[in-house]
Amino acid sequence: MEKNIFSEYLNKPSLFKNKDVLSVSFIPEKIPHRDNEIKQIVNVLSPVLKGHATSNIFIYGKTGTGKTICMKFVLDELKKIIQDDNKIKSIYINCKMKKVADTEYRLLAYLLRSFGENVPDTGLPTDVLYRKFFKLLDNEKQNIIIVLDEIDALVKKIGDEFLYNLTRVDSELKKGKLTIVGISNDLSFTDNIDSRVKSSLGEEELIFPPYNALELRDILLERSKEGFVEGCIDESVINKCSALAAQEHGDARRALDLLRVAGEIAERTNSKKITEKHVDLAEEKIDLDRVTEIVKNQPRQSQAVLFSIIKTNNEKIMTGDVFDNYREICKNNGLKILTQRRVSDLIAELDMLGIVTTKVISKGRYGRTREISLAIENKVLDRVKKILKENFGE
DNA sequence: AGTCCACAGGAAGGGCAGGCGA
DNA sequence: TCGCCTGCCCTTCCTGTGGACT
Repeated sequence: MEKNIFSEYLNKPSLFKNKDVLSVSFIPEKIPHRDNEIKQIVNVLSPVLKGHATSNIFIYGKTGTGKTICMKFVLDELKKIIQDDNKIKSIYINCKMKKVADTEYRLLAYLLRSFGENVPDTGLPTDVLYRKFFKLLDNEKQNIIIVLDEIDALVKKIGDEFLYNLTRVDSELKKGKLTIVGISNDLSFTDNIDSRVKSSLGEEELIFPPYNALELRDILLERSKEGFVEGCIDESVINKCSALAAQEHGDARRALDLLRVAGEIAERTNSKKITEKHVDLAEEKIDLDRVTEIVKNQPRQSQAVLFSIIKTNNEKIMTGDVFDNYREICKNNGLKILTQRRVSDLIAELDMLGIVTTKVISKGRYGRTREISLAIENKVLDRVKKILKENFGE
């Protein structure tokens, strides 16, 4: 056989049987430890099969508790059983997806597009979109199920008015019927929304508890059976992934990521087996990738602020110090100097991204300010520093 | 008891890009 | 072409505030 630079890869035995199974977006045939939750969703949604109206549902639970996967699973099953698929339509939207559904306009545009309607990215008044949408819904006798994932993020950003509009529509429709399923990571989410919305959206409430280490273990065992080649993974590795993820509020997503990345690392280092050490490396790598990805994708102004925070290099950094350093950085790089108000917002954004942690403190006579500290590990920090130094020529 | 620092963070709105329909 | 609409980034102006200092 002719030598090709890729032949080494092709000839190397892989540890993975089917890597997709180990990704978070994969929907398995059965979902361990969520039978009850699925049954409840099914009970609420079943009436659509006979063309009846259903209650709206609200699902709570932290990340990686299986909310999304259960919902998608149910929708898939529903699709399988529908005979005349024109009468029931389900739309799944992740509200956190940037540039897709993170504003009222975009959300509506997305909904309209999923009906095959052509909508411009911007330009039309929002009420025109609403009207178009209502008309589409009432076009024929049909049941529409809209799943709004991470709805708390959207409401935090644009308020709850759109929810009010959507829920109110349902009562005005003559032919179509609308069911809204809201999925939220934030358990206290409904505290700050309109009570009218609360009562109509929360007709049925469902709470997904976090998985414990044993349940995570079952999930991982199930997936690794399909995902990995037999015998290349010990139970101790799976136990370790479950234990680590259980510490992090029982996040199955985290557990799967750890397992998959550990496998990738093992494979790359030509190891025949995945060991606990690979899990440690995976934990490190996931963190590194996440942070560097965020930093690289930040706009330049935001990077300058972060660079300023890193350069200030104190245990406890104050907004004022950051701003002073930031001005220097801007001057040296020909960057426009933004106002302190804006920089303050940029710092708050970095906090939200988990790159820094901030706390508002009062120093009495010496004012009130944010106390800022970096929230990244040393190893990752070095990498971030390198990126920023390259960007700002130092 | 009152002052006053050094900001936080809300509200309003300016200006621009992208895009509509007429 | 114009007038209008939205999103985004940003500025201006503003009110609020915990607690060390006087």
